[in-house]
Amino acid sequence: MTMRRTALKPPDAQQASIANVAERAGVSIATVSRVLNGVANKASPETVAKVRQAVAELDYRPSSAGKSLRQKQSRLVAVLAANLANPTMAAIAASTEVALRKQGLVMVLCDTHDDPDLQDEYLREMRAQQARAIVFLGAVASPMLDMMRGGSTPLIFVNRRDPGDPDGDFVGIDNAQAGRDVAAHALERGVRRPALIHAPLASSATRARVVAITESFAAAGCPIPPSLILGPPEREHLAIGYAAAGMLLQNGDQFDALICTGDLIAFGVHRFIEETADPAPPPIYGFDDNPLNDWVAPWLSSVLIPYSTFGQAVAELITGDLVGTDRQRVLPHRLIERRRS
Amino acid sequence: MTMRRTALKPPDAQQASIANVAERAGVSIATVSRVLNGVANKASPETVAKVRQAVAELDYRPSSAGKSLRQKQSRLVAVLAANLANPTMAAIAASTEVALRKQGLVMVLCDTHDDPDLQDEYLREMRAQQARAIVFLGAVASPMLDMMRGGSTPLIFVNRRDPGDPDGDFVGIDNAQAGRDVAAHALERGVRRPALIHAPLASSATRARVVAITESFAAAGCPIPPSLILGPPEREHLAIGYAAAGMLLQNGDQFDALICTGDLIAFGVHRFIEETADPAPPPIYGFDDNPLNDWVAPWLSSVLIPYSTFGQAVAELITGDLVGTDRQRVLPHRLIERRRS
DNA sequence: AGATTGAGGGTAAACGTTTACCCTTGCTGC
DNA sequence: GCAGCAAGGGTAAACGTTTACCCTCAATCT
Repeated sequence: MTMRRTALKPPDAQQASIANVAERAGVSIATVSRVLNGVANKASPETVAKVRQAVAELDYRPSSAGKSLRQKQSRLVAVLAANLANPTMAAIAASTEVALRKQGLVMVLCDTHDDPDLQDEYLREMRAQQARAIVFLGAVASPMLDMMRGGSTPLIFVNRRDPGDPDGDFVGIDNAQAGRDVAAHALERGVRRPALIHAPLASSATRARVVAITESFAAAGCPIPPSLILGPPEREHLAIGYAAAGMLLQNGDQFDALICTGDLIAFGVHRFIEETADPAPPPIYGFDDNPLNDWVAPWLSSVLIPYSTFGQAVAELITGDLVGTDRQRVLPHRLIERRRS
Repeated sequence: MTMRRTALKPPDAQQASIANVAERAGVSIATVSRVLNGVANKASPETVAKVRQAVAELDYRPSSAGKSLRQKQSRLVAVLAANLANPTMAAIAASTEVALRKQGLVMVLCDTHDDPDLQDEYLREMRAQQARAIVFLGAVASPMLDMMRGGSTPLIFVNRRDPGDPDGDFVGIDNAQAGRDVAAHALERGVRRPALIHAPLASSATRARVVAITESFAAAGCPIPPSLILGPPEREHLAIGYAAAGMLLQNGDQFDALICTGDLIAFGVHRFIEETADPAPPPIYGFDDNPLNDWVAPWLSSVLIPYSTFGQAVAELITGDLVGTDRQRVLPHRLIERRRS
């Protein structure tokens, strides 16, 4: 017969509850709760001290489940990213995480793959979790999104605006201005016939960039011919660029610059050009300014978007540290010029 | 005086609770719960149908808070990443997220910045959240980690092993074998005097790679001289590579290959070399095989690590779909050779 | 025919919080 | 001399689940 030994060290000291704290401090549960939540005029200094002491001794931290159940709200903030493999999204998520935890909030990160059904699934789940707020990194139109708009859960749209309400809470740059900046920069340097390669126009950011660029060149007297505006249907930005460069070089149309609506597209373009050993590649423009650019793409001029500050803006929108009118946080961008090939 | 208009459409249809479902289906709360949890022999087919109907009509989903409170366990899985800005970590996180949600689990992602205090703060928070499991993407030794080891919450270590217990649950590659593979590949191609540039040796993965590489070359009769083994103290991999290349070229030591313990290090190295316009850069080796390599680093041979399958392995470890002995999931790697400069 | 069993389903306790409400005590103002 | 008030603190309900326990009824066994 086997003897069951008790473990030498209790493996799993049961997490202390508020009741344990109350008992140890010799006060009621209610008092502990009030002390911890800083309710004024409800505890003498000595009581406060006793409670804090007990909390420290037991390493107590309030149970999220209990709190959420009672308050009908959790400390979770959902971040729904269209594509986590995109380093840009990852960068925003990282900065958001830091800003949120400074506010005592916890980020849960989901990848919607730009799929409305999956986005809805996550929205349902987050409603069940009573998420404090939902942050979209590239929202897509979906039924649940329509339902939740106007509800009590704040919805915050980053980069790409709410497809159903252009005035919703927004964090991002002025994409039209960024497009004009790129066009102006190119025009100043003598570019007159650029090719424009863009991602699917479903995104408001991409649309704004494309429109601003085409309008700028048209206004300067050199409208971009339609044959030089390409938006291959590939799913990945890299593949879009590679395919577009192929089409461009194949039909032999002349161009004196390459403007891409994203850095990854530019990477794909550059790869194709390099493989065909073009002696003098034209200037290439991108958007996002991937942090790796300085290291691996010194040939790419790109619009630097301050993604590392996006998180702070998102957190401010959530915690409401700002007045009601300022729900559109348009952050500054800057064109970084690179020339070496 | 202002008239307060009631909103035209009820803005926030209160989330349905199990009680609403029970009422609508004409059964007790207990029955609803049992139907939803698939308890056998506890409901007739008609009852099940009524309940499911009510659930569908109300778009009901169980409250996470209620569930967690009762079961003393949530559906949250914490992923503690050492550095989210690293694309490798982001890739693992992305694949983990997908695998977890297939199991109905929710990923919360945190960035510890390799800081023991911050890691402990997160561990405390996740204990309060009653997380189902905790996944470390680059763990660092810390007091709370010591406390939780042996507790009931599974701890899973990815890439870098548990600093306090090399036999803990692990997902990753055989770094020693990968190091030997790189060395063998280089030796076969005539490399006899490589430089070795590595990240801080705090990580078990880095250590294993460095040891395997040096031993392989020693065994082949050409030990790497200490002056060619560099580990600059910079914090960022890119900066490590750049600094090391500077030191290497400055003191003029000869070498016929560059082996870096990570792709980002290789990016930094390559940048420095390109800036000094070396006519014929030596072969460069890295680890990770960043997905961007094909596009922006066609000069880099790298050990492809199947990060996209890590998530699946992690999820299996958590849900216990495998037998007890198999808690060390060593996944296959492959050296990708690239030559074009 | 009485005992046993299994299916089907209801009751209520418990999980850890927060907070409305109540009670006591000592002080202020008249 | 007492109404009123503020400070300090306790009691208990409520939040949404799951599950141990109990009850009833019909079928099967002996």
